[in-house]
Amino acid sequence: MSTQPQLCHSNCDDCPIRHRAVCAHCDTDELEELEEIKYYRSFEAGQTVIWSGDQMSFVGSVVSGIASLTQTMEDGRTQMVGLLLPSDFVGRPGRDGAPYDVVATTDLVMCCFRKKPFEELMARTPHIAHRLLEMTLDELDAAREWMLVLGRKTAREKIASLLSIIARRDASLTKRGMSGPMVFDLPLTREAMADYLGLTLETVSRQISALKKDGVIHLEGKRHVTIPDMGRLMEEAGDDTDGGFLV
Amino acid sequence: MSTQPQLCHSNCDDCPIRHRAVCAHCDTDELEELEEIKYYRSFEAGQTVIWSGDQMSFVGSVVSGIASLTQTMEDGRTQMVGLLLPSDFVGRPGRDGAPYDVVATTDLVMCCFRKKPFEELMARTPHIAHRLLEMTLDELDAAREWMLVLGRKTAREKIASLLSIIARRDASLTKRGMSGPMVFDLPLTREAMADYLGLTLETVSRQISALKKDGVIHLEGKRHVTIPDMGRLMEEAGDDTDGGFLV
DNA sequence: CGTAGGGTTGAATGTCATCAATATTTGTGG
DNA sequence: CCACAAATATTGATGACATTCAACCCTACG
Repeated sequence: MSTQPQLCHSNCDDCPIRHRAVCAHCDTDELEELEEIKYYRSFEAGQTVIWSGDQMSFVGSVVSGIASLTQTMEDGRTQMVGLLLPSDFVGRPGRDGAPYDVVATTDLVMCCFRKKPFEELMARTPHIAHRLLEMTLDELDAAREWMLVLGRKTAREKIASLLSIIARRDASLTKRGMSGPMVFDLPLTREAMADYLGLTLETVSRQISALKKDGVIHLEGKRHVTIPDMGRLMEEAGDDTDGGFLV
Repeated sequence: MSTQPQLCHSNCDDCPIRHRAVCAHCDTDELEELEEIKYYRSFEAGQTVIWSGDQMSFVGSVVSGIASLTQTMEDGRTQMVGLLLPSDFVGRPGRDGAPYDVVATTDLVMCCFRKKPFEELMARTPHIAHRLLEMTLDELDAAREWMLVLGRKTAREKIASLLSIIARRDASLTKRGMSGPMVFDLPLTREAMADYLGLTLETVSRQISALKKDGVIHLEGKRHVTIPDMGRLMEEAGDDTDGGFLV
């Protein structure tokens, strides 16, 4: 429960997300300006970063760990509407209130910028504005991909889709390729997966068991996943087996 | 079937979407530059504007009518992932292929800009880049709103949500307020609604009949809708009854 | 050792999809 | 202007798939 803003002063030079985050296109001058308004914050798994409706005093990038955006109806039904992995951006320059809850799904480190100065910096730094547009368009694509998953896929296909996305994003971060078996840890509880996929946690559990029984995935413990054949998984997800690999 | 690019030369000054489209913040100089690379195109209801995967030679704004973005799986399941109303932007500067089918849902007029020159113009015109970011963030919000609808709402709530959105966007265009009964024409077939909501057209039809029987909406013919009590509709949609009106 | 949080599995229920028949509207040519 | 076909919409009967409710398991941890 206690907020532990365990500050750490690391440098942009050896930042693990330097080449993918909002600051990707920045030159050294611009980075220096950013350094002046930036600070790091850490959150423990389960902590809420921002409550829906709150004023936001900062924007920033996920450095490590995973955060999720969720929407909740009055009766408690909740839907995850965004999964923020390292390098993803949090916050919307030019807007005040936060439209969704932002929750640390795992332990989380963020690189935050004070909002006002960041907005001013953005106004005179096309590199940043441009990169942000690029990233927002990517997020929009991802959101639309999920609309297909939510609207038209079966429970089994939904699970396969989620696994395939996590596997791919993990591969692109760790720079392991996508040939041969893929191995990773699920960063989400069954409940979080259910919230992402518009299912109940029981259905998630059943479908994971089914995929395991059918040899599409292997499990060690509850979280450690091996995918022997990525093509097979993508078939199960109902995705085009061709193409896709160029992401 | 025949493409009728019925060209019309209208001026930005009396453009109905002038104040809401990408060009909203442009000054007269910038508008002049835009005029040079712009042209109008018309599409009949049902025509495909762009096929998923095609190269896009233009970007542009919807001037009148409605277009939809759809995704289709190999087995034919389709999901609408965007509903483009007047002033909405089509295309993604900086990207080549179109990621979705763009289809004219009604007769449609678009204000198109040749893509390359538009990108160049954008690079040196912060007003445009800024407005585009703003609009993309709005679209992202809308997409996330729909993820909640698709993932967690019942068939009845889905229909109510769609009606409430159309009613509100219609009100904001025609500048009628939202007090008193709202009247509008459904711009979508039952099938298009089904594709938007992740339902079958039979379910759409049944739920519309049910809402009518329960007095939540009135129908004249199949398309002409009256909503006697907007608050009631929003309750049916599962939305917060407060707030929302400030959109 | 006992509890709590996360996970699995079973049986019953319900919502929505599917298949099918019928109505209504729209457009076309005679 | 009417007749006919095609597209759009409604309604019913049936069944599949996911939810709900419930019991139980596992592992980490005080």
